[in-house]
Order: sequence, then C-alpha cells, then structure tokens
Amino acid sequence: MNAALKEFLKNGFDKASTNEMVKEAEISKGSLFNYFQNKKDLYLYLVDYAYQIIDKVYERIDFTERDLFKRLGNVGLVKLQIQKQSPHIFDFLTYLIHEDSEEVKDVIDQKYNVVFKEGLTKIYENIDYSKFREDIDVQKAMDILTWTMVGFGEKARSEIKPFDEVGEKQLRDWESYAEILKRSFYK
Amino acid sequence: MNAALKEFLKNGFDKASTNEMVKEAEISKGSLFNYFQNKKDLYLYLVDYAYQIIDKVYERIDFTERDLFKRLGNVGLVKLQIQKQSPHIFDFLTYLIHEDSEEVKDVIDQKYNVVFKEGLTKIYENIDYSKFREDIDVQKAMDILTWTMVGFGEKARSEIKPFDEVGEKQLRDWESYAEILKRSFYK
DNA sequence: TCAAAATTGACCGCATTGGTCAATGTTAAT
DNA sequence: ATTAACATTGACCAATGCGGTCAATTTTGA
Repeated sequence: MNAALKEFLKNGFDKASTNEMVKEAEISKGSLFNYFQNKKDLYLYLVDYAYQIIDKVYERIDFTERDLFKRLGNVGLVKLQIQKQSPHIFDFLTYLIHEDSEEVKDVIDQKYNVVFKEGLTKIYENIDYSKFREDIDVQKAMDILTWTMVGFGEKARSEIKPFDEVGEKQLRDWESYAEILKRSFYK
Repeated sequence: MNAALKEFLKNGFDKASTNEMVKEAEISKGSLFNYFQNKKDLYLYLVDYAYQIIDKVYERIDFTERDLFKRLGNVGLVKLQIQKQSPHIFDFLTYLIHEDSEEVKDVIDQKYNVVFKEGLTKIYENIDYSKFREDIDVQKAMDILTWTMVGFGEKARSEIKPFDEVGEKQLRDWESYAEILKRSFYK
C-alpha cells in the first residue's frame, strides 16, 4: 500500500510503474494483480482510502475548542499522528489535485471538492473571532497563519525520528510560534 | 528551453522524455539533437543556465537596504520579474536538490551548495537586527517570515496574468503583510 | 543562384510497460 | 497423511515509448 502510494505520488497515474511497486513492496507481480484487477483498480482503491483518512482527521478534531490557534494546533497534531502510520497520505492528497490523467481525473474530482472544501470550512467553524484586533485584515492574518502552519508542519515532520512519540513536544513548539503571531493578531 | 525545464522538473532526469519536450516546444526531434549531443548535454546546459539565473537575482538586489522586510520584498520582486521570462526556473532549482539520478547528481552537487548556501547568507547580510524586540525568538520569527514569504510568493505568482506589469501592486501587497508581522517582530 | 545551415520525421534497437498464467508453496481442516 | 482451497511466484507476452540517427527537405542570406 505504502509502496503504491509512494509510486503514484512520485510519477502520477500514467507513469507510475507497477513493476516499481512490487519491487519496493517485495512482493511478486502476480500477487499484486491477484488482489487488484488492474492498475486503475489499485489506484481507485488508494484514492478512496486517502479520502477515508481525511474523514478520520475530522473525527478526531476537538471542535469545542474555540481558540483559533489551539484548534489549528490540534489539527496539526492529528495530522502528524496519522503521518506516522501512513507517511505519504497527505502528500498523496495534495498531489491528487494536480493529477490530470484522462483515465482517472473524473473520479478524483467527484469527491475531492466535497471532502476538502467542506472539511476546510469545518475547521474554521465556530472559532472565536472576537479575540482578533479590529484593525487587522483578518484574511491576511489567516493567510500568514496558514502559511506558517504549512511551514511548521513540514519542519515538524522532518524532525520526527522513527519510534518517536508524536505529541507533547510538537504541540509546545507550535505554541511558541503561535505566541508570536498572537501578539499581532489578538487584542 | 522552457519545455525542457518543465519536463525535467516534472519527471526528473531519468524519466523526462525528449519526445515530450519537442512536442511541447513544437520543434522536431532532429532539431533538438542538432543543438545538443544527447539528453544529458541538454540537462547540464539547463542546470548551468539555472545557476546563472540565481546569480542574476543577487546582482539585482539592493544590499544597501538594511530593513529586513524591505530587503525581502526586494528579493521577492526580483524573483517575480525573472519568473515572468522563465516561469519554471525557481521550481527547477528547488527540484534539483531532490534529483538523485546517478547520471547527473554529482554535477548538481558540485555547484549547488556554493550557489545556494552562500547566496542565502548574503540575503540576510547587513540587516539591521536592532529593530527587533529583545524578547522575541529571532530564529522563530525568521521561520515565520520565510514561510510567509514562500506562501506570498506563490500567491503572487498565481495572480499574475499574461502581459501584466510585475511590480508596484505586488510590492504594496507584500508591505501590508509585512506590516502585520512587524507589529509583533519590531520594537 | 547556390552552398551552407537549419529543420524535419520516419526509423532503429532496446528497455519497460501493464497484465497473464501454469507451476509451485502454504495453510488448515479432516 | 491427505486433500483441497488459497496465496504467491516470475518467466513470458504484445504493445508502447525510449534516446538517438540520418537522408531528405526547407530556409537562409550573400
């Protein structure tokens, strides 16, 4: 599974090689095609699997937390934890947007907007925006916050070593970044 | 040139197809191989070209500007202007780090660290750090700033339409983001 | 007018592709 | 120990795409 994700992620649907997958996964070609009728089948299974993971993220988010920074810290933490089991899953999801192979793009599009756009609004739902200064451009503040989140997420991911517990350390680290931004965002 | 950059960027050296390049560039295969002996020749030419572009960026930066935000705004602007002529050049440069084809990786490594690491320190040279609050973690502030720069750069790039003049608008836009960050970074 | 330069695309041998399938190995219940 | 269902293997196939060639054609400029 991980081998296939990795290969599709790296090369896209058309150029991804089933030969590479079985080599990486150390199984035989016949075994792969015993469980999946063809390459497309395998791909669609993985897309579906990836969408399910996203749902799992939403399930584990604490939506009662109304502070934006804590909410986002929570989201990031859940993502990191999932990435431990399935290292390529979120990269795969972001790659999916750019996939434009005629053979699969329609199937991706069907669910993509639902899963993503809906989810993204859910993440920012019920946030206590009254904490923000009145004179700040909220959209721009949110941009900065998003970009910082992305950057921090990548940094955190690269710092995780095998067998590490994901959690406390990253959360405290994030909070120190959040603190800096709060100083200009919040009243 | 752009077609080749795009193809190498997308597929890496090994998997990049010269057929795709000539199709995209609307020239014949024979013409391509008239100017370059082989695929590797073309690749090395492009790598060299890309490194030259980087040098051009450094040449056009105003190193007398000591305010960090203005300096970075300047850097971003120069990058945007170059991206107008050569849309894939910076993506190509960042991809170069990850290229690990046996046939070319040694040639990349030779110059990479020199051009990049040296350049990066140059960008942050002679900055007036006394403007920063004493109680701020400068490293973390710089992280946020870098991530914001990257995010803003992508946003700005995607908003540029063909025939647009690159300049004033983006710079003013950047300044409004910078203003927000200054509020927590500066005294 | 004509030689030099530029451009073309059919063509080549070869590697890799997605997929098949008869043979073999493994499992667990009898 | 026997058996039958299931899992796994990798040599093999036709098809495709690869990097690269080159004789033939077109374009160029003096």
